[in-house]
Amino acid sequence: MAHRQDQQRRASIHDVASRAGVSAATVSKVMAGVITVKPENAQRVLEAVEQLGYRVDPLASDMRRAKRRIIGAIMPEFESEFFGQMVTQLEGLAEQRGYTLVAASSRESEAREKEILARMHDWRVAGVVLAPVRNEHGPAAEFMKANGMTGVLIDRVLSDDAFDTVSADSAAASAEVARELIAKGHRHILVVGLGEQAATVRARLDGFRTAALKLAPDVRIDVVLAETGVEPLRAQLREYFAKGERPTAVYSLFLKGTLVALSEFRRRGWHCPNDISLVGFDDAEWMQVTWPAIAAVVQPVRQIAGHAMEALFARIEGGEGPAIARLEPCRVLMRESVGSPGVAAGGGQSR
Amino acid sequence: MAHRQDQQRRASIHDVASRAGVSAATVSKVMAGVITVKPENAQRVLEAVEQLGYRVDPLASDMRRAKRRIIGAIMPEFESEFFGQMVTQLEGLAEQRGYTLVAASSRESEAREKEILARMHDWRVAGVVLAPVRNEHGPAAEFMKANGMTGVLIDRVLSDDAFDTVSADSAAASAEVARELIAKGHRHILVVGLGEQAATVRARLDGFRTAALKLAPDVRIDVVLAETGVEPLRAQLREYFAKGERPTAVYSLFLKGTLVALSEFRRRGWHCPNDISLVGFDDAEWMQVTWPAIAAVVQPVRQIAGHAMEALFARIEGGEGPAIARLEPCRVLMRESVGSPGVAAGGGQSR
DNA sequence: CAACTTCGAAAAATCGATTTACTCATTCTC
DNA sequence: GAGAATGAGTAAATCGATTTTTCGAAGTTG
Repeated sequence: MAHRQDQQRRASIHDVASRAGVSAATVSKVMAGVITVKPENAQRVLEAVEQLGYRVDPLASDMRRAKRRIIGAIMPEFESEFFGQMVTQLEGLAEQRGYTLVAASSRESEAREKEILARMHDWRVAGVVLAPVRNEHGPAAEFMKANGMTGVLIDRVLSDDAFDTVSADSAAASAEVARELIAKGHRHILVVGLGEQAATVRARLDGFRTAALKLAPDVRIDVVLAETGVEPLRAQLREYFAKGERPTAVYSLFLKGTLVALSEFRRRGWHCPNDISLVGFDDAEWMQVTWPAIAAVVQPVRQIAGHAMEALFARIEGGEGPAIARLEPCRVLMRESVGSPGVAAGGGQSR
Repeated sequence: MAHRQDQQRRASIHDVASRAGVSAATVSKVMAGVITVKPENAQRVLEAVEQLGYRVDPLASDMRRAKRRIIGAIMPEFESEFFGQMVTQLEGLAEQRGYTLVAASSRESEAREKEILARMHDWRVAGVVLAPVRNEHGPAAEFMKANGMTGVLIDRVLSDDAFDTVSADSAAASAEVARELIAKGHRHILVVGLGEQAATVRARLDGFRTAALKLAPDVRIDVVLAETGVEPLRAQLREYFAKGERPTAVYSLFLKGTLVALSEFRRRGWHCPNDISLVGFDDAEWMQVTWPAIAAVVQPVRQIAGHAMEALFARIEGGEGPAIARLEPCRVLMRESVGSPGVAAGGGQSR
């Protein structure tokens, strides 16, 4: 600590100005790339900047404008690959445009969602990318509307009349899953989901059911939809199986549901795909390395993030017009966890 | 849009002041909870605040102080459960103290890490929680030191003389893994890792080797350590197995390695634990629902985050003294992927 | 009762930029 | 060559708070 250079205050625009022998306004112009500065002066400013290691303070810089170069992102959680990738993408896109991304997790609570939003409003963020806990009609969207915030809703939404929305095309993907399962001969399928996420769960369920019934009117589709959380879903699923129900395939409408289904299969000693088939909405890295690999619907994270940011910046820059609802196509990866019923690929079906 | 209330500017401290018939300074005091305000005036301020929906602008508020109420967090990635949970924890802890967390992903690049850090320095953050890509001796830590930033290093670090560090006790956990494997009878074990993460990889490897050799001097420990990335590791591992090597157990020093090992097992048709045993550093939710469940070392995310923030705020508040290196104990969950060599545990993967 | 505190609040400075308004020179136009 | 337009630059206002300084009134003290 001999140098005590720790305590040094950083150079401000005035330090640069006096060192270059010009006014602060001129320095500001040079930093902003305005051309009406004498080359000679610009040169001296640049030199002073170099020597002092000057960098514009983004906070002070944002102080004077109404819309600040900050974007808020609110996700239900950070622990899953989907939202992790989403935040990574959003951060990169914000950065490209010179914005700082402030991400926060609502931890699956609508109350917290609104609190975070209020805090972001306090920061006077230029815009918000909100992945609502439930759907586009929650208190958070309400708050945004009431306070004239600009934002985009993603993921668990379908469409909204006040905000642009971007989400995966759940219905189309589910229809494809239905086609695949029906083609493999499944005629008794269980769909598991969580009612809380109403918007997309509905779309996924309806997309699946419509397609399945069209292809095979005799198909039996059971639905186990928990309202409140993952553990109740587990309980309901356990009860369902305990009644002796034996569907040949399970379609889970969200990632946690896939995990719950897998662990219930384990409990009962069922193996995929011999004893039962499984497809889940949402892919994860591990799903292709386990044995069997788990079939899944892959959401186009990059596209969702990209279009969300595009829409958001269009609005930030004053774009008018009615809200646009975008649906991005998914890929369905049919892996080993799906087989044909009855065809025990190697003698499963025991007990 | 009839109301056009969108365009309204938010109430500032001066609006509140004039409405309450006091000066801005008085309003500031009331908001800060200073007691030297006549109750009557305080009351009127509070009423004005209520009526105008006034909230302090954190940006303007931070403007005047040297250290701003912003904490930066830099993680190598957001896609894994570990870092996802870490960010969630850090965010909550920062929020508790009235700070805003700005998280950014270095995307496993030291160059990007430094850039992000520079940007955070521009923001004049009060402190940084840095999970370095490689170890505590990278350019990022160097930058922090050179610029007198206050911060804490976590995860892929052991100790540093300039910054407090908090990480999992890799060596102890690895020693426990060694004990478990030796006890099960394994005498030929492969350890896979990534050299890039030098700090912790060394600790994990040494901890494992020392404990294993102490318990069973005849044990053979092979090491496949890729230097540059996951794909080279996969190639090296493939080559290793192609040579005809047949260890009875694999210990992966990091999550991606566990995934690579699993997928290589798949390729060769090996099942855990009958054909080979597997333990990985880093747990994930899916590991307990697959069949077999994968044994793993669980890192104490909450403790790491908690102590990191504690240390950071201690420094922010002026705490002096030598840097402290903290090691948090891990839990080792021995699950079905680990068995005894030779003993083909019944029940499982018959065919 | 003059001198000294104390209390509460207002006025003014400050943080670090950006932006507006204004001042001189030039250069262009008719 | 008078008047307008342009160029280059500066001083000052501004953003929305916090903090320091100043000030008046009330209360104490000797």
